[in-house]
Amino acid sequence: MFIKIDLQSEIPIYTQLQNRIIEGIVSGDLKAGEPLPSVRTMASDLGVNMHTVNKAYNFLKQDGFIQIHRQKGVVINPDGMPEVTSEYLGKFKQEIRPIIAEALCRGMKEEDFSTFCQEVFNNLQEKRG
Amino acid sequence: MFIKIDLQSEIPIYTQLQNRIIEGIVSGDLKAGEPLPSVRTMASDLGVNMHTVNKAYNFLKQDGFIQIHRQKGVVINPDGMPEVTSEYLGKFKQEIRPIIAEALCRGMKEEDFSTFCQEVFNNLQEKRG
DNA sequence: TAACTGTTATACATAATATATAACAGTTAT
DNA sequence: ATAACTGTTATATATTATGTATAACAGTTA
Repeated sequence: MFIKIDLQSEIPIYTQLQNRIIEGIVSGDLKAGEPLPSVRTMASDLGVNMHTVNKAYNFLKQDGFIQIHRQKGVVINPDGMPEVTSEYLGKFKQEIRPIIAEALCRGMKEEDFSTFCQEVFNNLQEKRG
Repeated sequence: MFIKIDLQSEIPIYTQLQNRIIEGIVSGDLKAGEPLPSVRTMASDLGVNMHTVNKAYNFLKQDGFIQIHRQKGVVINPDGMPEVTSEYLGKFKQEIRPIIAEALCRGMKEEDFSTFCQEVFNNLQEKRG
């Protein structure tokens, strides 16, 4: 686990941790069924409190990215990732709407938008084989 | 001004207001040089506190979307909108990265992503002539 | 038995968000 | 001049979100 958190960021630690784990799954660093460090170990590694990690884990569990077994531990969901549901799509559009609005406002063309997104796509999948 | 705020949303009111104004500029509802309601009037219209509006206005001023003249009032920046600076591009990628990461994780293809974004693009620009 | 799991509970500190009230220094209209 | 309006600043308060600290519980696992 090479997860790094920015303690000075305005983004909550538990949100950063959620994002890093999802990015780990996308990059292939974290594979289906692979165990994650316990809440106490992860907290110790990151230098944060146990409950902060627990909060991130529970959000990821709620969305289906990981499974938590009471006395076993935490694993990347071995049954596969959650899908593009209509509920998720609603959240997706709500989140991306203000980003696109500001981009348009600043004169970014849809073509440039696609190019910048493609850079992010490639960067996230960089480590895949 | 037909700005609506969701007081039950987890998104801060001042953030929602910023987004609605930027969307208004994109849609053409708000044109360059056009005045915005005073902080007190806007607050009264939305049913929120004056300082909440003032906070939103000042963020928009800081980014160059509006101008605030001490005893005149608030107007959409008549000199044009801020551009796609490298600083903004950094913020853009930081914001869109976790959104794309989750989309990839859920198996959304880059083609589908573009399609969904295009829907948002069209929706935002709907009212343009 | 000891060490480890996630979970739950309580308590505390700090920051962010939002409101409430008041005053100030400049317009602008009457 | 007076009144009504601007954005701005200051102070105070309440609520929520975030993060930490400590402890205990029930169930594995070595």
